[in-house]
Amino acid sequence: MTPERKAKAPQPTSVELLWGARNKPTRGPRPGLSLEVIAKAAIEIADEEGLEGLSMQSVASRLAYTTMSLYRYVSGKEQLVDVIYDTALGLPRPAPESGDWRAGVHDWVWGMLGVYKAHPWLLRVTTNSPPLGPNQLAWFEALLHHVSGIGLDEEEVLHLVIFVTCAVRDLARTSSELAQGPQQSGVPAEEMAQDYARAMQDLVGEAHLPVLSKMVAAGTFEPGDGEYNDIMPSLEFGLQRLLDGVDGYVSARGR
Amino acid sequence: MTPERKAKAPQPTSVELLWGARNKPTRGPRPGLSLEVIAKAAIEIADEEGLEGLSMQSVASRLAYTTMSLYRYVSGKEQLVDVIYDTALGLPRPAPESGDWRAGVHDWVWGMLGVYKAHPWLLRVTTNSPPLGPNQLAWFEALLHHVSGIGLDEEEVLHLVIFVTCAVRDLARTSSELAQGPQQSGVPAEEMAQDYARAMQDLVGEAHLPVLSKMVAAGTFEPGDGEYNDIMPSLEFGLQRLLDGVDGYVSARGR
DNA sequence: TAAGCTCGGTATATGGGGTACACAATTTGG
DNA sequence: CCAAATTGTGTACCCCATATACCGAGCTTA
Repeated sequence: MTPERKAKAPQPTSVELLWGARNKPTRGPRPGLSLEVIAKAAIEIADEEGLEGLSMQSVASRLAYTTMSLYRYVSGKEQLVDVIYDTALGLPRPAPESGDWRAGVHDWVWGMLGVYKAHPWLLRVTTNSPPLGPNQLAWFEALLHHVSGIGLDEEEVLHLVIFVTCAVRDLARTSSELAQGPQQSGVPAEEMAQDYARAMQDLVGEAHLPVLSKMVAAGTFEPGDGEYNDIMPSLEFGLQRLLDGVDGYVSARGR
Repeated sequence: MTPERKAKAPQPTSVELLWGARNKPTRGPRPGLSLEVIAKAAIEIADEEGLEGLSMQSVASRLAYTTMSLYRYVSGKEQLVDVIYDTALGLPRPAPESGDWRAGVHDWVWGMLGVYKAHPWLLRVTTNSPPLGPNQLAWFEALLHHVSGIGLDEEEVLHLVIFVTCAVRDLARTSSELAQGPQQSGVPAEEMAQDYARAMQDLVGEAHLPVLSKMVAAGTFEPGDGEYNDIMPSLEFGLQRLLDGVDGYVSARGR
């Protein structure tokens, strides 16, 4: 009764696309494009101009095709973003297997930061799809690998991995956000940092923010190396304390 | 020489708007709108329909005004988002002052989560402006208050606060993301979680992800309470370990 | 009180983006 | 060789953000 006509092969989901579940037809003209080529172009654009510069049109025109041609490979922009998200992540470099799990985690974190630095737009993507891309899972696996077998039970391992992943991501996001702001307004970064400190000083002075005021007065907010790494020490500190805590937790239990 | 004509009062920045630095003119007709009213309407829309539903037109039409009228109060959509971001944050509820700093931090975190739960779109906003809104600073201050005076020096306090803030934010984001996905496709949440577990199983089986496979097989990814809190235990665990680590750090130094 | 300046709100228009739809062209299975 | 399947194109629609010119209200000041 339901008029399902030809069943028409429902659009593959992002996950299916990423895992290569495309059915290769044999009729019709040879495809001039491919998901890979499209993704590559899209990533280049996002790298160069950020997510705002990424449009179906910009991708198509970089490939010298029509905008609509992309829709033969991707169900829409959202799916394209899903695809380039996982693609740009790439695979983590294989673990050094040092025997020191803390070093392993540290290494993973810096690898992750490297990816985010290479593709800052990753941090601006807000997707609705669960993390099931192959590369996303590979990164997940890599971190799991480092912290499994150190004395946590499986649930705790998972918790730790999720926590670290999230912390790194948002630290990186914040860092890149602070770095992005000045850049696009054409103001030199150094000056911007000074402005920030000054603004903070003004605002804090006039409100009831005692602790903050003291810190501002003490110069804790003075600009650091000017580059965009001002937040990395926070990551370093937080991560070390976290791992300290895990260390203590497992040795207290393992007694 | 520079033709600066009338100087024309350059648009106030988002920060200026938020701190009430509006110059009240005395000429002209009485304003029918205000920043507050506009922000309220915008927040309502974002709460109801998410950020995608938020447009200058939707806000204006909710207020029964023209789209362009909003531009008398706000320089553009970006600034509007800046404003509602800080506004929706609201002020943290005053600290219980229990003397237990860990409890204080815990409290703060749950307060933050409450705000994110009330306005999930906060987690999707990608802004370019530094965190200088009054409410943002108030939350910052509140957390600073809890962890200052526990034996960390000022820089370390700042690092800890930044780290916690970021971790909470991205845990909440991930959680809300996982919750959002199914909701909009009309599929019941329970079923979606099952699908996720199953997809994971399929994908992991066919790849080289040993640790992950073992966890999947062991059922570590079985859906929990079905609601969206499946990630909260990770926050709880990570936060406790982090605070453990800080505890150890300060008592080791304080010797 | 009259002139003039400001400012709130409107109407209109422009450019851009995402995507539905129908068609032209191309290849291959029967 | 024809028919079906499939790629790429052209066109059109709708939504969005925003520039610009305008109208008219209401102070300010002469």
